[in-house]
Amino acid sequence: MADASSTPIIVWFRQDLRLADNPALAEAARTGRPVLPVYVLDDDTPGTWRMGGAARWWLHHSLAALGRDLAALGCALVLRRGDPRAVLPALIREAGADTVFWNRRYEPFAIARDEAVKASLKAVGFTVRSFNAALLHEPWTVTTRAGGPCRVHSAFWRACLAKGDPPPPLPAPRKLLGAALPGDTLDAWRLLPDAPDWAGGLRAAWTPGEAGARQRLTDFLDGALEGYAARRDQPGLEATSRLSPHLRFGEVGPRQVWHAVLTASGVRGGRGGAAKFLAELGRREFSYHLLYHHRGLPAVPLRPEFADFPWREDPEALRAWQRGATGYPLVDAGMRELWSTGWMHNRVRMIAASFLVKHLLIPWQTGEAWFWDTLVDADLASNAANWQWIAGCGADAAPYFRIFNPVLQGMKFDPEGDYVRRWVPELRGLPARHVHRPWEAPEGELRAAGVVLGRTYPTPVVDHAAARGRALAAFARVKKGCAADAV
DNA sequence: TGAAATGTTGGGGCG
DNA sequence: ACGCCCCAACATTTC
Repeated sequence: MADASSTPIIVWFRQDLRLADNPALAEAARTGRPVLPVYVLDDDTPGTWRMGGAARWWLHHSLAALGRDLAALGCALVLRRGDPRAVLPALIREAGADTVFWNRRYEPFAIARDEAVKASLKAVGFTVRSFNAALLHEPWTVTTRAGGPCRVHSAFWRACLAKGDPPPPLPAPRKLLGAALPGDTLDAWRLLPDAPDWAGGLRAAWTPGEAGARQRLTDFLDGALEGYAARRDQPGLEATSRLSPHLRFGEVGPRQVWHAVLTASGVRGGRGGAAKFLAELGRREFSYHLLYHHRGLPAVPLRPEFADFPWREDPEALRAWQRGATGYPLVDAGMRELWSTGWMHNRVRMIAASFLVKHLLIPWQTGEAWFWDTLVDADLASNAANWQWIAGCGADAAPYFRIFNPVLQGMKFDPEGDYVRRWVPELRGLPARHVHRPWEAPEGELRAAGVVLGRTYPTPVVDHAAARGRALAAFARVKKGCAADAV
């Protein structure tokens, strides 16, 4: 065997596309041995959640940024394609390596795959180590008093807070010893859309990569953090962090965010906006906790009584929802923001999701699939947990009778209609009091605004009161079935 | 991280 | 001046 000090270490990048606070990379750098960073794209292995279109766009740019950042340290990122169970052993042989480091993932399919990789490599004498880069507290470290997994967000987050601060973030390595190996080019992966190129809105809205993430975090801490608690629910303002896609790809880690927020807010545990914002990190953590403990989360209702819920099939209504043409301005604004930028304000996500599931009675998994394909922050855990929550079949789900009224929500959280006007320009001329319910606007107001309902903007696909009644009846059946089971 | 229906109260118009 | 009624405004309950 060659001199151990010159044997390269493979660092397998996955959802941790950053140099700072990257424990696997930091540990590899610490050894002083050559580092071979690699990213493996696996689109075809059954059971793997193939990234959606918007996420692929992000991945392209994030990998490009990571490649540049690594190159600046003297290290070339190697791109390979295929099932990691085959790709990694091959890489090890080619590189003459004997060690692989990575940061852990928590999706059931990824855990199974990583365990298989680890077992096969260890069986032939290689060293494999994994680290935590993605979570404040890994799912198995947080339990109820009885020692089981948590089912309620508030109890989960209390337990997390009781554990104290996560460790401070690690600095980025200052230099790396490179080890070269041939690989694919990023362009060959064709992650970017062409024919048509629908990514214009994404390019305008985002800067993928670690530097972009750092900038976004700094801007948020200097600006919106202070008023976060009071303003975050208003989609017409830039009052949220918009860090979700950066967190999704690991361009910034939750430990970095945590400590940066504490420093910026100057108070331990954070006051006002800070505590509220950190609690949102807590929702992300809880989603991973749920996915880890319930492997069926992305597809199967956590509450078994939902197995025979009377969902409807309604391709026409689904299309209207997807395209932002339901006739409910707030829902349509959200769906168009999603289509255009790959992101939607969280308050509007709840309202749009509730509309699909409760007003239209279309299965939550259908909405989950659409979000998976269109969100740049599409995350298996958060997406699944939040859809189950809104559908009422999740762990500590919203009760079935909680049905958002898109008009009231609009008047409450978008009182001037700024958000609706931005994304539904055909309603721009309507005054605030009717912009969330154009079908109730007087004739003259519509004419002055150039709105012809059914022509320039759709009439509502369903009547709110009728849809609400239908949903309550459908969900009451589930409740009855549950009671019958209990007897 | 709701909304709607129902109940209660208190001020003011009015006989 | 008194009591009755109406109906906001707010509180509570129900879905």
